[in-house]
Order: sequence, then structure tokens, then C-alpha cells
Amino acid sequence: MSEKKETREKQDTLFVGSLEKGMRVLSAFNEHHTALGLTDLANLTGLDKSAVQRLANTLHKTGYLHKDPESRRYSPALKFLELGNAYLWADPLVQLAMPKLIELGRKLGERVNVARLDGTEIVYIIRIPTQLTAFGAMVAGRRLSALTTSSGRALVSCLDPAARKEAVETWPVRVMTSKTTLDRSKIAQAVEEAAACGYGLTVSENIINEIGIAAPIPSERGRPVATVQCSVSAMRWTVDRVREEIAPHIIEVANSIHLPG
Amino acid sequence: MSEKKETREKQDTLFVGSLEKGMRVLSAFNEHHTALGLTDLANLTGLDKSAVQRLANTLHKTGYLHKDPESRRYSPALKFLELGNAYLWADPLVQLAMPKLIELGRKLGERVNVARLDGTEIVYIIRIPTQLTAFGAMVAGRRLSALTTSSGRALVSCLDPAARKEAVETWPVRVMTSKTTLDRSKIAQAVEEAAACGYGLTVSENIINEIGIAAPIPSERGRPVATVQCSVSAMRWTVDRVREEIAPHIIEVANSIHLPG
DNA sequence: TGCCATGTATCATTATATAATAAAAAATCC
DNA sequence: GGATTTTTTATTATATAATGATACATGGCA
Repeated sequence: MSEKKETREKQDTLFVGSLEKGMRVLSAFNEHHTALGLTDLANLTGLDKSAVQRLANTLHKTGYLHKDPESRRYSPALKFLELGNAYLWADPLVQLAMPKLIELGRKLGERVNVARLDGTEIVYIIRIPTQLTAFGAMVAGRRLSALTTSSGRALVSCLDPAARKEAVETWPVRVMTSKTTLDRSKIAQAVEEAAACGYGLTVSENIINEIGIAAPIPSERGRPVATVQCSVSAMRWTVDRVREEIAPHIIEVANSIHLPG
Repeated sequence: MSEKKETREKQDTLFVGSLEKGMRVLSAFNEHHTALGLTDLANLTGLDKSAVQRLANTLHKTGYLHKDPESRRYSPALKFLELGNAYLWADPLVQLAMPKLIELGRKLGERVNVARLDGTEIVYIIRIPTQLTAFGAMVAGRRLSALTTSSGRALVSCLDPAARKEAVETWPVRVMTSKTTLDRSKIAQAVEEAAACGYGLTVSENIINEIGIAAPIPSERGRPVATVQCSVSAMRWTVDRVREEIAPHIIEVANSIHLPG
């Protein structure tokens, strides 16, 4: 009874394992997994049958998971959305940027977004969906590999050379389309270009025929952590026109946002 | 040791108390509480110091709560938003309605929304923010008393007479502005009017000088549970013009949405 | 500077979650 | 359409893991 204490060394007494497991169950749900049975959950979370049963039941009883009486599968309830809402109120960047983004969306008549860098990925926190497109590009909270996005490239281009090199070489890339760039030297090139012109740019990386362009939002001190981004259809736009007609506007808006910290 | 088993009678063995407490901590964060210290959390959740300490620490370590090293206060992290995103993917209504709402937003040039009824409140699940307004009216996941909203009134007006009466008389009303209607007979009148004309309507109930109008989305079988809604400024619109120019459009869109179940 | 509120760390005690197992209910297959 | 597999639900003994009281540290504030 003294052999297996090396899983979690120090944080033991102020770490509630059951809660962590419960959160594992919660976050098993995402764009690919919208309704899950107990065995699905067990597989996805790595927890055993019994644990999943208790945790899912608890989340159901507390109103976080809807349980379909027919299929007996669980899916996210409205409380999920309220948690998202809580984030939006808590992030000062959202409040600052929202009015400017709405204005920008009206001016450009195209989809504009704000994205934050989180680790090696970017998360869209504001989306103004002026034009129709893939569902995933219209909802807040989506997470994409930074290196495949205009926002990610814009932000990586602001890192100091060493960090930039490491990011380009090691950050993971998830393939989204047949045009997703996997060649690290091409990514490096795109990042250098972003550094040169002050904005990141992608074509068809995440959605076919989508052109993305993003400008970093300056941070009072420290590196930028977010961007103002615009996505347009390559059916109606060319890269050159995007550079000429959209770039100046998103840069202007990005620079007009002064976020504390 | 046999006196206190009546708090939770049956669900005991498959109910994980720690998880429920952890969720209490999570949901302490909302539009009014964006950054909370341990004592704040203890007060809001009704848990004791130590419990909150352990739970908050766990949520911090698992990436759900950001902890400001300065103030040592916790606030929602990006994972909150990802949970919201998971909901949006899981709700078929969101996917069905999104393109139609974008189209409608473009046509009207005004803010359009989809709201769901949840208990005695409505929750906005899609928001197309075409025009500037209060921040709370631009983000998904917000929860308002059903009876003070055009969406809620539209949906209550679809209930059978007995349920309608009970809703109007007993559902709680949270005061949002100086114009929020507390008089139940006036609410009853508004609901009857909604029943008569097929859409709910509010003026300044939740935001001063805001006119709201909402049409129920029919359900295959059973009562409607959601609405297509539009909010406009009373500075630019009159109620009569809203009835004439907006009502037909939101009704048409609402009726074009066929959601299963 | 010294005080009070707030956050952090420790620990014995037992309640509480665990994982194994059995029973029931669906789904799947021939 | 009936038998077999898979998935879900329910039960229980056991010890782990959460508890809450307490003591300590820290920072804010007058």
C-alpha cells in the first residue's frame, strides 16, 4: 500500500479527482461528438464504466447533460451555453472589440472575427457572420491549429525569432482540407511574410475557397495574444483585392483596440 | 448517525457530490460575477472555505479557471467557450436556423436571434448582431425571464389555456429596466395579443428603447419551444412599422424551419 | 506600522466514491 | 423471430479520497 503515489505528486490534498473526471466527461462533447452513450463516454474519457455512469448521471441530474429517453444517450444542455456566456462577460477583449467588430462587419459586408491564441491553437471568441459559410466558421468557441490560420500566423509572426522558429517547427497541425499546408518550410515562409506585412493570410487552409486575413491586436506590454480577422470567399475575392481592400481596415481596427495587461 | 439521510433520498449511490459542488463553483460565474476570490465563491455557492479552495484549485489545474496571480481571483477560461461551442454543434435547431438567420439579418439590417424556452426563462442560442446595442444583447447564452421577452410571450401564447394562465400568473419576472412589466394582468394581455397575431412583442422591457418581436418556430409534434426574434431600436422604429415590415419576415423564416421532435 | 481580511497549507476522521459484479434491457445477427 | 451480444442499470463491500476544522502566511488598508 505504498507503491502507486507517483501519478499526481504534490497537488494531492487540494485536488478533487472526482471533479477532474467529471470535467473529462463534460469536455468529451465537441463538434464531432454531440450525443454519447455510456460506453462512448468511457472510451473517450478513459474512465471505467461505473465511473462514467455515476458522473454522467450526476451531470444529468444537475442539468448539464440532456439525456434522450429513447436512445439513452447524453448531449450538452443549455447550461453549456451559459458557461460560454460567462466567459464572454469575463474577457475584457470581447467587450472592447465587439462594437468595433460589428461596425467593421457592416463596413466590409464580410465575416469578421476575433481570435485568441491559447497554447498552440487559436480560439474564435467573437464571430460576426455576415455571409453564409460552413457552420463551424459561424460559431464562437471553435479551436483550430494556430499554424493553419491567418490569426495564428499573424500572432506567431510577432514572437521573437527563437520562439517563432520553435512554433513553426513543432506546433501541431491538424489537416482540415486537401489544401492544408503541412510543409513546415512553407509555413515558415507564410509566417515571415506575415511579419513583413503586418498581417497573416491563408487560402483554403481550413475551408476550401476561403481566404483568411488577420491582424494582431497590440498588447500594452508583452506580445499580442489576439487578432482581428476577416474571412471571405475566394469565389468573390482575389488575394490581391483582399490585401488592398480589407487589410487596411482590419489593421486599423486591431490597432484601435487597447486591451489592458 | 441515522438522522441526515433525507437531503438526497434515492440517487445516492450514482450521484457524485464532489462533482455537483464543482459545477456549483463553475456556474457561480456569470454576467455579474466575472472574477471571484475564494470567499466570494464560498458565499455564492454556499460551500465552505476548504471545499471551495479544493474545487477552485482543481478547476484551475484542469484549465477551466484562470487565476490572476496578482489578485488571486479566479475567472472563466477559454474552455468555458468551448463548452458553449459543443452545445451549438449538438442542437439541431442551431444548425437549421443559422443560415436562415444570417440571410434574415442581411435582409432586415437589424439584430435577429433565435431563443429557446428553458423552464420559465428563455435563452438566446443564435445572435446575429447587425446593429450596436447593449453587450448582453449581442452574445449567445443569455438567460432572461420568459414573460418579459417577446420570445417568451410568443411561446407562452402557444400553450393551452390552463398552462398559459399558470405561466402568466406564476412564472418569475426579473426587473431589467424601469419599464419592465410587473403587472400580471398586463402580461396576460400581452400574451393574449401574441396569441391573436402570431408573434410576441415587447417595448423597453429588457433594454430601454428596444422593441422586440418574436415568432414561434413550429414543432413537428408538440408545442413550439423556440422563436425567431428581432430586436430594433425605438429611436429608428415605431411599433407600427415593426408590425408591418418585420413581423411578416420573421414569421416566414420561423415557419420555414422544420425541426425534428 | 500594525491590523484585519483573505488566501494557503496541514491532518485526523469518516463519509464518500470506487470498481467488481449481477440483473435488465436493447440492439444485432443469423 | 428467437438467440446472442452489447449496452445500460442497479447493488454492495471496501478502502480510497474528500472533508472541514484548524493553524499559518500573506497582502491590503488605515
